[in-house]
Amino acid sequence: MVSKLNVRQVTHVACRDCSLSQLCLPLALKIEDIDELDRIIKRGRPLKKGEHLFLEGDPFHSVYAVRSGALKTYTATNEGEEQITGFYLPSELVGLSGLDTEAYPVSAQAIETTMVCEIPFDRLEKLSDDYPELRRQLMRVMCRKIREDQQMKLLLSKKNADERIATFLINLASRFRRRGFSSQSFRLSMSRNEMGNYLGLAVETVSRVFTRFQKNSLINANGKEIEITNAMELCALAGGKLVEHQDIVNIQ
Amino acid sequence: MVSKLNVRQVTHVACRDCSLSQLCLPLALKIEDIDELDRIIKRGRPLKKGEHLFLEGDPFHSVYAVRSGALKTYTATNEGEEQITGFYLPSELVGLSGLDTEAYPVSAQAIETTMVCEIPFDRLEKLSDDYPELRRQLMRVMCRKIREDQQMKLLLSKKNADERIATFLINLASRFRRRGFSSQSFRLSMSRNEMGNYLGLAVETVSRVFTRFQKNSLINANGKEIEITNAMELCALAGGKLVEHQDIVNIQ
DNA sequence: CGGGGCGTTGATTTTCATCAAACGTGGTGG
DNA sequence: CCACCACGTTTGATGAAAATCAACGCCCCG
Repeated sequence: MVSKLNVRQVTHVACRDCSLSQLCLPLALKIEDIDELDRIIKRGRPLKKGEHLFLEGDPFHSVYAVRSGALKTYTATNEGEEQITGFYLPSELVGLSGLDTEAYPVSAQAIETTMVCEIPFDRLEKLSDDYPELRRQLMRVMCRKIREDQQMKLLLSKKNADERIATFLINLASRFRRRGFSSQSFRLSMSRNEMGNYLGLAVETVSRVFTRFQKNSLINANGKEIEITNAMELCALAGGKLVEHQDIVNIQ
Repeated sequence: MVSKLNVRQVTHVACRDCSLSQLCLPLALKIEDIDELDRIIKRGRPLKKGEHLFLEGDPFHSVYAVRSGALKTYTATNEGEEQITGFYLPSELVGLSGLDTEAYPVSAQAIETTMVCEIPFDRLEKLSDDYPELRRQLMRVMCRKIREDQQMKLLLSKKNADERIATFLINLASRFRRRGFSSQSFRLSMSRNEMGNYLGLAVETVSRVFTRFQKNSLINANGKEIEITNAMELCALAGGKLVEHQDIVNIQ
């Protein structure tokens, strides 16, 4: 009920007043230019869990910034099962990879109640003609994505189950932290199944690793509620670095 | 010896006369604008097998287009082994993923004698300020990379050894075809070890799959020389589609 | 001729997927 | 409000695929 209220408020927040502006596209723009971006952004009703933002093959027209909630993107394997290609948290841009094609190469679906800002691409492209910094920001987002995928490929080809889950948790934690939430304890928006699908593991394996981590006091998991109790160790497993206190460094 | 001669010739070919211009960056430009691009491109001496183009962590300043030969890119895992992140054939662009950072996120190394065109990034950026089409071409290259990585992640998380190798071979074949070479028979520029590393398989597994494919008359492998004798079947294994005759469709 | 790297083949081990079953929980309808 | 159902999760038992370990052959090079 509280969230219902928030959702209503949020619908009308302008870019310049949005708490995510320092992480999102407006980052590239001067205060006075943000309004320009603001005018082209459409803010729709919230998506309920399970609703699609777009489907694989839909004509490409917009990219989307997540305002609140969470999305997943996925494609169909040739056997028809789904392969999750990413999870998207607030301030992250979805749909960019369709940018040079006629159609979205993945489907995007809300995994909890989710608000997005829609940015029609033709207008974004025009806008970016005038603002080199916006252009560079777009480039940056795509480059980051490429580097993330690189890390993901490494994970999938070299890491074992424990390391995959550790990496995933640390990565989530650091994304939460960047957004001003606790990196110590948070709520997973995806199911064990989705996690396994994304990480290339069977559900049962995911479950077992969680139990083992809990037994070894690395984490405290209660359903989707996660508390990281030994960030140091978890980072070591993930192959990342930990800097002072409990600050978790983004593994990418 | 013949190749030595070619290499010398090639060094001085202008973009407008380059046989790769229809696949490379000039694709985006009008004939008269190509010379503009041409002026900023540096053409160095050929790299010998094993030589590096740049190292992970080197300050980022240029992207490179492969003229001839082949490159691999790789990062170090935290255990210090290398993880190959890609192979690059003529007309393909290397180094773009470092574009939003100060340093290259991967090392790039020649896996056979290789010629590259160096494109200093600051000058490319200036040039792309004036040519929206060049900009879009850069975007396209990055988007394609993201989609390729997506396919690669799918391969790594869902496909078994046979399917991985089949996909790899079909993908190579189609890249050769696009460049005007035979997609039926070609020479692998990478070792079994590098292939396994890239595909997330042990060398021994790669070797065994090759033997099995040969036994089943899918391919004819003699060291690095590969002949695809049953493209249909191989494509089926890879999960791709085959269109008429022996034309192999890029799996991407 | 010798040596080293690369590739192949066989034997064994490990890890994780799969199969099967039970449990908890949240949502729905009676 | 409770009972029941469906779904997500957990746990155990078994099996399969690929990694690892080990040994050998083959070139290619010096």
